[in-house]
Amino acid sequence: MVDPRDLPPDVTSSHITVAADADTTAGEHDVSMETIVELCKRRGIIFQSSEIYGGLRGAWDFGPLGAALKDNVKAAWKRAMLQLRDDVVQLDASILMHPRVWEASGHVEGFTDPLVECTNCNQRWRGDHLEPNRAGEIFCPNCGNKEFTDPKAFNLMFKTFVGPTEDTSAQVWMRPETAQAMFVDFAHVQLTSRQKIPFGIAQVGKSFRNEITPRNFIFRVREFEQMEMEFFVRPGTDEQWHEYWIGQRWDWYVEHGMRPANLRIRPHTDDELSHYAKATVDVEYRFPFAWSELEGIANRTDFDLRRHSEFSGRDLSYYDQANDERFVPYVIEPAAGVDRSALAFLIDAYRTDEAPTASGKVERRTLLALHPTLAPIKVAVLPLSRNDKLVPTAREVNDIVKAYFATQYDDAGAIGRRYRRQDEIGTPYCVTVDFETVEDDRKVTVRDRDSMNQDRVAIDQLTGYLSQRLPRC
RNA sequence: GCGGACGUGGCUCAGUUGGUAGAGCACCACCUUGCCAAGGUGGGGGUCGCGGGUUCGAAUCCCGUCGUCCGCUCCA
Repeated sequence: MVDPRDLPPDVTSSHITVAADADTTAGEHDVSMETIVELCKRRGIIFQSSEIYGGLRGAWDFGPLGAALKDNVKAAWKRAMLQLRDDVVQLDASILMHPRVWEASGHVEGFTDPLVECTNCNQRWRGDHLEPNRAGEIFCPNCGNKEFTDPKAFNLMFKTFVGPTEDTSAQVWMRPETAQAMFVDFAHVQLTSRQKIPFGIAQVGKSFRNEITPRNFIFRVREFEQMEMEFFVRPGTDEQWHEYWIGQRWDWYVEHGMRPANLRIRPHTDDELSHYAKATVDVEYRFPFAWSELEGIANRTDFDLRRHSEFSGRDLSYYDQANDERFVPYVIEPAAGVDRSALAFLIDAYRTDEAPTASGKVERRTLLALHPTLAPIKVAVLPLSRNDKLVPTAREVNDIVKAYFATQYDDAGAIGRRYRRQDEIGTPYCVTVDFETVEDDRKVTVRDRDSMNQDRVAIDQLTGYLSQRLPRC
């Protein structure tokens, strides 16, 4: 008999697209990576780290708008994961953890790739992926040569040292995932938050992986931010919860404006499965370069809690008082990348359309149709021209609105140009102050980015008007 | 890390057989009663990724290095 309190609410997942096969070809795309990278650079959204020194591979900086976008992605995730739920609590753990954590997790071993190099063609291969023939000989798949260099261990974890001496006893790792803290702190958090299983612990934070090849702008980088949640469930209910979280996470992306046609989920094949997982599905986005992972939703079983029990000597089982039972919970883990989600939202929002002008001409415009929740700037305040009559009132309007929403005031150049600037960074609303505003009715023009609809709204009612249209977050 | 291509103002690029840097856009100021970029005038900004070498002289040739893109590998 399964206690219904252990099970997820009924959900239908029929709206989810499942990849038919492992093919990752993205096909035709309406925007290229070059265009996105160029836009990000030009607008100071995302650019290379340490640029004046020539840059550093796999490290990127988020400028004013990019930092805001990233904050908004994280805030939207936390709202869905924490604020709107009663069964998930937050954790903000240290990046540096006891080195034994990574032995228990399997990262010291499992994150090490043995690489060998063909002495003839210099191609590098994972030694454990080369298939020996009957005589036990290994051939280079590229040139057929049999000679290889000795395998070199390549650990994906960054190491550093605590304290003044750099000997091995002082060596620690930079965490390659945030998840382990949720397992290590499981008992403490469960007890003090008075949560009962099923419940989750969520964390947003930086992780570090010494990737062999950082690639595709901010898609694969060496320092990145994760949004992870470990949901602890009774063994035997794990598969239902796995299904449930797949649906929840799919819906989150769609609710924040991602087009379902550019999303799919793809179950991992057996040989792809991580050392800790019983089953994993990826939520993939159709990036211009390929279908690639935004988020992995894994059934980690009781692997982590058991291992940490073993290595630490602490009992990490859970006592279910209602049934007078003790068990080690299973874990369902949705683990999303902040940076690559932000990138996917940017790509998905990028479009050009044709906007009619007053003169009847049709002009192309570039816009980011970002969901308002994610837009770095919610409202732009624009006097029709830089003018002693208009500027004071426009400043006044900006002061009123900025108490509620992120605004940007701009009075430089032609009004049309300023509209285009805001379109390009995804600002959903532009508020324009004109001569009628100051001389006549104290009403401003509010222009909607997507519909190009314009409303005249009294300054007194402006924040109310905007509040109805901009979602809470 | 290995192989290939590439690296010029904020962005996109041009720079002929080596003679000491240009354009468009962007940006800033002023003008414009002006509502959806590419009006007017003026202006700031590059020792041509970085270091070294060859040369009377290099953005242009050579070496190294850093970075970007593609492949191997990896995954949030």
